[in-house]
Amino acid sequence: MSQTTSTRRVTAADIARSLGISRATVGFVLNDTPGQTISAATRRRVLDEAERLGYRPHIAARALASGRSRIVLLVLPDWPLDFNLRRNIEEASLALDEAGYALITYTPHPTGQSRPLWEILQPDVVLAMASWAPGQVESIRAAGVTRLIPDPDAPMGEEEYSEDGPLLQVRHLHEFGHRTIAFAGSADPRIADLVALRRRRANVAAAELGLGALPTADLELTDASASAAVRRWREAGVTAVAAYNDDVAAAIVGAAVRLGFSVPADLSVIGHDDTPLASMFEPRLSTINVNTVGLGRYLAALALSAVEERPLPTAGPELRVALVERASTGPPG
Amino acid sequence: MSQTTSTRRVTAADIARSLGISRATVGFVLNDTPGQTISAATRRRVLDEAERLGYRPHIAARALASGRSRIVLLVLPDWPLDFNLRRNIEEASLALDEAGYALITYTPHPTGQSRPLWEILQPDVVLAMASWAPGQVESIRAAGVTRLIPDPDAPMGEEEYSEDGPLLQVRHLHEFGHRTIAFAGSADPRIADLVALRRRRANVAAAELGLGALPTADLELTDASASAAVRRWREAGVTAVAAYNDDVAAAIVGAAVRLGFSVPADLSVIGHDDTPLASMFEPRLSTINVNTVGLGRYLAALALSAVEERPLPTAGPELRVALVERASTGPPG
DNA sequence: TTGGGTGACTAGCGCGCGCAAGTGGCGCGA
DNA sequence: TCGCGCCACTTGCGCGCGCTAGTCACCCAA
Repeated sequence: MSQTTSTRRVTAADIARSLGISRATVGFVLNDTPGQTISAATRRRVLDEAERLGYRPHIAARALASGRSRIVLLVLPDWPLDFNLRRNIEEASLALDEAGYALITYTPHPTGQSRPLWEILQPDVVLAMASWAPGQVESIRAAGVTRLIPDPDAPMGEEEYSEDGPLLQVRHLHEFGHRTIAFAGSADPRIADLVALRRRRANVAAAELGLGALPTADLELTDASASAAVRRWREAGVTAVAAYNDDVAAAIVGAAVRLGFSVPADLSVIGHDDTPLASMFEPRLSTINVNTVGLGRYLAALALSAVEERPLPTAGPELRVALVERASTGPPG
Repeated sequence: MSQTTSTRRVTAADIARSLGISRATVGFVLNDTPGQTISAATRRRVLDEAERLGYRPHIAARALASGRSRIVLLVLPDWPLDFNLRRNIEEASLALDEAGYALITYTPHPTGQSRPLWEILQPDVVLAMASWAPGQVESIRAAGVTRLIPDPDAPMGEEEYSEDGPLLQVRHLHEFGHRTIAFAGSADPRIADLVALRRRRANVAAAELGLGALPTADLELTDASASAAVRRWREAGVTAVAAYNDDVAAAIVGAAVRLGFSVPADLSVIGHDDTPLASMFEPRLSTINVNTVGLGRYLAALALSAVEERPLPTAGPELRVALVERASTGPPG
């Protein structure tokens, strides 16, 4: 319990001095340096003394000497993280920690002028959840980071996580007998990429089912914007809407109800993400649940394989997507 | 990709060599070191050459040399961040960046065994949004961080951010004529503290208005849990509910509607946080908007005052709270 | 006895940078 | 003419650590 020093931190040199051995030996013990033979007795003494003095390696010094920061930066998208995802990030963090790496999450803001974290932390790896935003790859590489996941040079990295939600949405509505289905995106520029991707996937499903290109609108999350879209779609004979996410779906449902339409009889609406809140309101929103079980460990394994000699993780991410059928979708009429 | 040599980073020494001057001069220019006089011509040449070579300071080396990491760690609570808050964190990040500091946000997970980020990053300051969790202060100090905000040694830090939302909720319901008002908390253990605080504040308002202690329930976010609470409250003559947040409020509204009650005629419900989604569904949720304008800059100023010789920021956080009256509250009957 | 091999260490450099202390030249007042 | 102060730099140390290149004692085969 003796709080030896309140000013100077304990260094490896302190351990060496106190034990009367050289700094190198201490380093070898503490790092389990391969190719070095240290007697069991000395090893024990070093470990015990480190414990006794409360030694903590100075990561800045370590980073400087080794050239590796042992930091893994996870770039998060700008939208709210769902519950599962958060749990899985935690798992990734744990797995990496066991390997001596720290996981730091970061949400770049396009509006912010501040220097991105990859410039400051000089992480060994930068991970992204989905694909890279334009310009990001260049910025990260300019900061000296060579390991990016997913690999931006790999052909068609886009389908890394395959975004099958929109497929399920459209098929679900089609099974109910809907033939004129609209896709509702978000006008939020920050998520334009993902909106576009989901729209594309929805159109893939539409084509498979013999429907034409889906009518589309990018909504603001306001009643006015949603009302306008609903009115327009109804006039065009649309009976069902696949929404980019639950927020957009909620806007449409609310607007439809306030316009006097019945959901789902007049208009079926299906969301995406399975937000808790969306399951509570009346009508309870049909949606797509994204099961992220295992994603965390998978991410960690990916990062480690990039930075050490570990093999690539065998299984793909368990990013299974499932339909959650509730009350906001049904047959037309 | 075999550019082992070409990958070497540009250092201050490279600039010096290329310009035929000493490394110290380069450092003085790049850091605007006070007390050093550098001719305008040299300054320009250094700056230009740094730009030309694409020089980026190696923060690990800087941290090692200066003894300061120039990292500010913001400890975030475990609950989802609302939109405004996120924007303000971004603002704080910007303000700190201008002063040469990096803001890193971190959510410690009680379950996680991984080493907390303050041990790894050795930040100059650790900020918390609310109060410190038990054990956190010791852990942070053990990691060698001396500057904590809010100061854990200051008496009664609890009312740092004064939580006036519940007051507005109860007063609003009271004005409509409600006299038997319930408080709906959340059973989520991670937010037990904040739930308790808001309940306490709601009861303060109730007492002021001459109401007795509010009936209370801590809900799971499930229909069963919400239905049970609504049924119980209705039997007890409750006509209005102040909810911990919009999620809980949504659960109650949904359950009430499905039980055949009319909102707000049979049961008024008011949420807290002004979640976008809550304003979309029908009935549109009355709620409390937390205006965090200025919070970000305030946090940044706090951090800077702790770490440099700047004076403490003058104004308190502009954590103004406002009633958002929509369709889920009204007179009883 | 010699020589090579090996186990158990030590000496010390270099990572990139901040910064204290020093150095030389030049203008200026006495 | 000398001396002094000031400007515009340079020299060089040290931050804590990883790691290469030794050193040295000891053992065993020849």
